[in-house]
Amino acid sequence: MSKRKNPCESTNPNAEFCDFLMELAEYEKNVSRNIHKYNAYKKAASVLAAQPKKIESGKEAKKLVGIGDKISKKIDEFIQTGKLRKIETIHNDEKAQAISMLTRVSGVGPVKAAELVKDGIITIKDLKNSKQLLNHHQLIGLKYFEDFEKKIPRSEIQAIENKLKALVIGFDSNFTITICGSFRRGKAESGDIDVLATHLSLKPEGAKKKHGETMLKRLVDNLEGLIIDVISMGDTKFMGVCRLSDDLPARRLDIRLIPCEQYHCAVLYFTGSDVFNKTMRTHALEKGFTLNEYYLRPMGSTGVPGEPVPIASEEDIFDYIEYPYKKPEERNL
DNA sequence: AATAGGCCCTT
DNA sequence: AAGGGCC
Repeated sequence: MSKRKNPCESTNPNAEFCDFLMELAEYEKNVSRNIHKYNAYKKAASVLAAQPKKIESGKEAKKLVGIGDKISKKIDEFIQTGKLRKIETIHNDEKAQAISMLTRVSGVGPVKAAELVKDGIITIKDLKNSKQLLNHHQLIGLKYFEDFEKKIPRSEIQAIENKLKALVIGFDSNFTITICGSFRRGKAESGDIDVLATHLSLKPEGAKKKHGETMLKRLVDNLEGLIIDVISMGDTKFMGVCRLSDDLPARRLDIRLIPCEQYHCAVLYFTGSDVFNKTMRTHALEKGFTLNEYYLRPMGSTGVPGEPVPIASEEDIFDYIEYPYKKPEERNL
């Protein structure tokens, strides 16, 4: 998922409300550093986005879960005046604008952005003249600032997948890779590329030891030509940058190395969507199972999870918990 | 009171 | 070890 996001389709009748709520959400997260207000605004935006009809008053909005006094008053103000004083104030606050801008750099969060602004850095151009203040991740984020905000067309990810598979299978046919995330759910475009990889010989204990460590490095080393920068490289997770060809933007690409026996649960988990995962986990609990990123386990009567159920395919997971199989394209909840 | 939790990096 | 940032 990319750093900038907008859960509200522009087609929805309450898009104007969602827009200002999302802007307030970003402000609370990046500038005020109030994560709870951020969550509250996001929740309000998403509940409005789910309404089939345009909300006509704050009073009407207030009936919805997640919209209380404050937000309903803002909706009234927006309906009556066509704007929000609070938003105007934020727009006129240069410091707030600078922090918002700087947090768009990958690796720069609210804390780092505030530091930079305190040092007098308010634009991306300023930042380019102060590279000594940035760590490796942030330098990469700055280098590809424009590219990383561009969506990736499905066709391009498809081509990257083909190339990835060819490269990987070419040097070790015991590797399997799957691109998950919104791409796997069939979306026309994605924010980044989320690759899961496993190797026939990879056991759970091995993943974080030398075995996995060398294995992920070996995998990445063999992707030469595709990978153009490394953000971070751990035992189980690689974060980096790839470019399919010179005429295309650089893209964010992550690779996670998963032990064989956890692969299907991981693919399910990283395919999402978030809401779908939550629904599925809740259903699993009702059927007496606990499902996470790694395993499906039966819940004992004592509330202690039992031994992981052996899983041979994604469908197996659905079968065990008696949940009708949903193709990835049907998981866009 | 408020959706997780883990991985990786830096200090 | 703790904090920041990301997914």
